[in-house]
Amino acid sequence: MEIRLVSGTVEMLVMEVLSAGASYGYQIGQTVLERSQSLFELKEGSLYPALHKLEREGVLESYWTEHDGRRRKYYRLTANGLKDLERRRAEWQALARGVNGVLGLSGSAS
Amino acid sequence: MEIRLVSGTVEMLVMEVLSAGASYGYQIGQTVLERSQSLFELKEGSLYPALHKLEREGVLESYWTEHDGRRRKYYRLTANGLKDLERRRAEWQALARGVNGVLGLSGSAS
DNA sequence: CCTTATACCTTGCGTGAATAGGTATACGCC
DNA sequence: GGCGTATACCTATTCACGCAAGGTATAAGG
Repeated sequence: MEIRLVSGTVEMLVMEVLSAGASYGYQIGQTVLERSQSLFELKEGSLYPALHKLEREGVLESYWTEHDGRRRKYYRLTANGLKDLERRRAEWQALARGVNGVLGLSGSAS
Repeated sequence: MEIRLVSGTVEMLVMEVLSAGASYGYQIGQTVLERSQSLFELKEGSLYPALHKLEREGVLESYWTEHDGRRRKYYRLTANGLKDLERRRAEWQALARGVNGVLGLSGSAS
């Protein structure tokens, strides 16, 4: 089952991964794949635009490093970003609760 | 918190409501509001286009009635629609599980 | 030199949610 | 009879977003 992500989740997932510590694009994608137990994948076409947007909005900040001759662009959450993440988590949970309420799923399945 | 629905959920919610029995547009909206405990609202601008699309696709069929001098367009799921609903529920649950996995929420919160 | 993996990236497209506004009818109140 | 609210159906347009497709760059192994 190749699940397409839904609007608004890409940014939240990125921010969530970064709340555990700075990371770089490629690795963020890997982390999301792992933590979702391969249920979905953060595609590059969504990932990099999201990183750039969040940086523009002051939610993330970045810096370049070099590792084994390759460039790596690390990102980390700003203080604003942490707050924003809390808001998005709450919003996701409320949405999920509402959707599950309509579907007749509660507390358990999901 | 005025929650915006995410892509793909409108149709699923509509189909879910209809899986319990035929209903008409306005009432479907009310049912979603109730069952989501007012966490969100199915806006008409999303609801009616979704009903029409699902009908075009053979997922729903409709018929008109009149009640107290007003027209009511009832919809019901087709056999195909029931199958499609099962697929969408599974997809939603997998998405939610994956997202919650990344967020570090499991079985409980959501 | 080729292939694969790791790394970053961008444009254009398709899709979907919802705003804003529309028509129509019933009912209660003034 | 007119006004306001609720019930009922509806649509054009806008905006936002996910991602396919394709790009550049470097390392490692065969």
